[in-house]
Amino acid sequence: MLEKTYNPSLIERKWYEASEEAGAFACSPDDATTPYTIMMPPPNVTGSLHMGHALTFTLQDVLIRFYRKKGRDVLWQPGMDHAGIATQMVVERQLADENVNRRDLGRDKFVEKVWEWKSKSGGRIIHQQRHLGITPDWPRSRFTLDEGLSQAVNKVFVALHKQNLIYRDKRLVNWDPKLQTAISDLEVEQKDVEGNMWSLRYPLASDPSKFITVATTRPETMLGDMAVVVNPEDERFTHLIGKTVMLPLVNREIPIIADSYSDMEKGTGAVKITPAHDFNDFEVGRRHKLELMNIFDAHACINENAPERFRGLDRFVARKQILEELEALGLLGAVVPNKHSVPHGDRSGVIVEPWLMDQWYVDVQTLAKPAIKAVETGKTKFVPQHWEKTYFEWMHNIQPWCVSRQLWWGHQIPAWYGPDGIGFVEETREEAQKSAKSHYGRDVELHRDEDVLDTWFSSALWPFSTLGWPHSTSELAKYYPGDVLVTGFDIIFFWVARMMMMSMHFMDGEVPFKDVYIHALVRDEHGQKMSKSKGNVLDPLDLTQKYGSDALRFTLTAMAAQGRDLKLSETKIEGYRNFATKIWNAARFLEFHSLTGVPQRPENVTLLVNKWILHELDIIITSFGDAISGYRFNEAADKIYHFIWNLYCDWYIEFIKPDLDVSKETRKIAPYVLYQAMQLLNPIMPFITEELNKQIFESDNLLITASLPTPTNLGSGDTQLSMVIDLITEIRAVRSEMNIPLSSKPQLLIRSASTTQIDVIESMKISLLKLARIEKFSITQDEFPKETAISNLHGFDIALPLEGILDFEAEAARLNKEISASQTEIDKISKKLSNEGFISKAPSHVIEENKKRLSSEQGRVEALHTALKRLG
RNA sequence: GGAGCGUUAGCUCAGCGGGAGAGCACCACGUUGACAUCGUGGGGGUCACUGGUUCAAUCCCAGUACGCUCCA
Repeated sequence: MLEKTYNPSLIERKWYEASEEAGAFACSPDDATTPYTIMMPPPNVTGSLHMGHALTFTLQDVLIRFYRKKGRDVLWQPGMDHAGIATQMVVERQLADENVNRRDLGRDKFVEKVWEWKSKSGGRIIHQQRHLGITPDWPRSRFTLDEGLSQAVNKVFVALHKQNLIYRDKRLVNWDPKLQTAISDLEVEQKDVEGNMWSLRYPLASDPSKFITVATTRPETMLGDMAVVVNPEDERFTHLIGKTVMLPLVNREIPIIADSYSDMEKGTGAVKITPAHDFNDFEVGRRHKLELMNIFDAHACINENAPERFRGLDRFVARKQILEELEALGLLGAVVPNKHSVPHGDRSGVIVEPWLMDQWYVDVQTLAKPAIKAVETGKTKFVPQHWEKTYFEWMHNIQPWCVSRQLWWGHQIPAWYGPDGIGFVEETREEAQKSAKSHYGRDVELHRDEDVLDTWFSSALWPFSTLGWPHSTSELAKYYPGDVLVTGFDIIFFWVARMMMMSMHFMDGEVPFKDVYIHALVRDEHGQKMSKSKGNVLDPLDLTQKYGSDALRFTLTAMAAQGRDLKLSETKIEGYRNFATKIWNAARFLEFHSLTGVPQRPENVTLLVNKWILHELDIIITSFGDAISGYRFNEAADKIYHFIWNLYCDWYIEFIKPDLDVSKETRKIAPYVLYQAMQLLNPIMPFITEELNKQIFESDNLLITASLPTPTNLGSGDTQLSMVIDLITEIRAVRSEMNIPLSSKPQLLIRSASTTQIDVIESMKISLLKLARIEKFSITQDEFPKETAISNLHGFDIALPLEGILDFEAEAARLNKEISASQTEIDKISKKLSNEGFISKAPSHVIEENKKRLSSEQGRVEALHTALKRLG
């Protein structure tokens, strides 16, 4: 016996474990079944499950479960990302609590500590993923830093280096002075900051009483200024071009040069150029062959290239002191408050310093070309398609990718340097030794590059490295390329683009996935991004505990409409929890009527209701599948929701109640239809469906691996049952508006119905009487008696004689309301039909439809008018 | 500054060239052995604005306003 109310917490874990133990999550690389592959975006090892994860994993799981039931050999590749900076930060913070610095520990010890941390507290997210009920092939789980993936990383690095697609270069990098590492452009966040535009007066070397005034938002960088630039078109400064100024405080002579970089409208029209500390200035410096003078150390404190009194000062302290000194010298001009954007490290939150240094770069401009083409030609499709614009935009303007990080946690760069600094890039130290020997003609001491690679470098290889590459495995042969990548738009650059580039380069130009489904962001109910600091996070695990993971999964699926963010609130989840309860109760209904057991596929049906529901079932089977295949998750969810609640529960069950205990046919169809609906629903709500499969349908086979239903084609779309539904609804509406108490059972008169209509109504007689709460009905040709509520639908008249209880005023009001509604329709349609253009150009079926509607509305108005007159 | 997205019922959102929809909220009424986590009925919308295309526009196109996001 089913419990009176559905309690998800009692069953969810049980079914998850049962499915996993049955091996349902595992793929079969060696059999010939068509594969279906999704590479799960690996969450950070430091991560814990948030709503964004819940959404992305739910959608992927729905696809995986759907295609698994469709008979595909499914591989959902799980794993975790070593998250270089984030993880190192976590462990460093822990060490800091014990007053230990990682440098005290040394590299090897520290890395050992991180692995220890990982085995103890890393990967908490995996347990959380299980609570969601997702079904990747867990034993195949990979970690970006495991042995196989590390081998792939080395192989790729060395190969790209030999192809000149990875190189070492001295350029400005985004230096994070807190984390002490370079970061890529993508890890830099531009934030608007309230600052000042300071005007600094630089005296001319030839005549210190004259000045050129430059404007800057970063006065402290003046210590490294190498020139002043004015626009060649700017007549105010023409006479100064070619002269020099004496850089104040430093007393270094620097030139005034012309370059269109200087914006005549902005500031004073003259800008100071610090090529070693600003990306734009760097370019200007390169054009004019200016020297690069670095004035900061790794902590962004002033270094030895500046006058002694500034050395060691933090950049902001130095700023203050420089401004004071300039002011004292009378060299500080106007100070104008100025809002401007300042680069911040996305992990550390501190202002990033452009800093000149040697780093490793990937030539992504070259790698991007085939990756762009693949999307242009549709080998990989974005869904929704407009995201390809974002992809193209970035790929066309792509900058060299700085991949080295000054961290210890990650893939150490496979480069070794000889005594004279010459580098040897090889997969192993032994190989590097060999190369070095042939270069130097003798064995030399090599030291390895200290840096590690950007975490995204290894995740870029995910689509093939997880399948065993560089070895040629049966997995690689079978599951590459993947069918779809499901992810959020925020990592199109970080990850999608890079996977495209790397995969195509190493997999013979074959794309890593055919589709990229980009889903929206989960926000709170006010549309705010969920964040811990705002305190508006909804914890997916709390919600699964409270409402069941089926309910959460259904909610996320139903809200995943393409192209719009989803504002999640608890009441929504509650609503879908209620849906689960509704299903539960429908099942209890079957149970009460002893309709349990394995449902048999019907061979023929004769009763109208059964023809009707089987037809509706066929429709939903097809449209649900179409919706999922087209990534229209919300549509799939809506369809099955509507089918179960509105069609099956609200109408079908009510229709069959009267003769359920006698009709053999209905006793077969009723459970069959619910069973099929459970099959369809299973990918979205795996747990309640498994439970009912066992308890009600008494199956020993798990739904997770059972085949999706196929249409029976035994139903009929021509049952006119919807007419009966409309009739019942109309009677109920009249009753309700007339305030006819439920205890009162009037009789129903029907006039001018067609014989088919009468037949259908006759055959549904018992249900009709019961659901509309009427005593009996009769067909008549006569005028309706007085004191009768009257209506008209589907071309026939109906009447409820209400002698003694009819409220004339209410009835008149009701009739008038109906009449005016019909009249507006009539006006609209007549106008259309009297338009010559419409008659001559509209397709004939549209014209026919309008004519039909017009005549039916006219009939209705006529009938209602007559009824109104008779009221007197 | 450039780009993208959005604007439909009180709220959250579907839909999308030929009759304006759902869920929640709201109002009224509660009858049967599935279900009050429910049932029945009801109210509520110049589909942001202005033009254009079309026989026909909430839907397509252009512009405007407002909001959000990304890039500089």
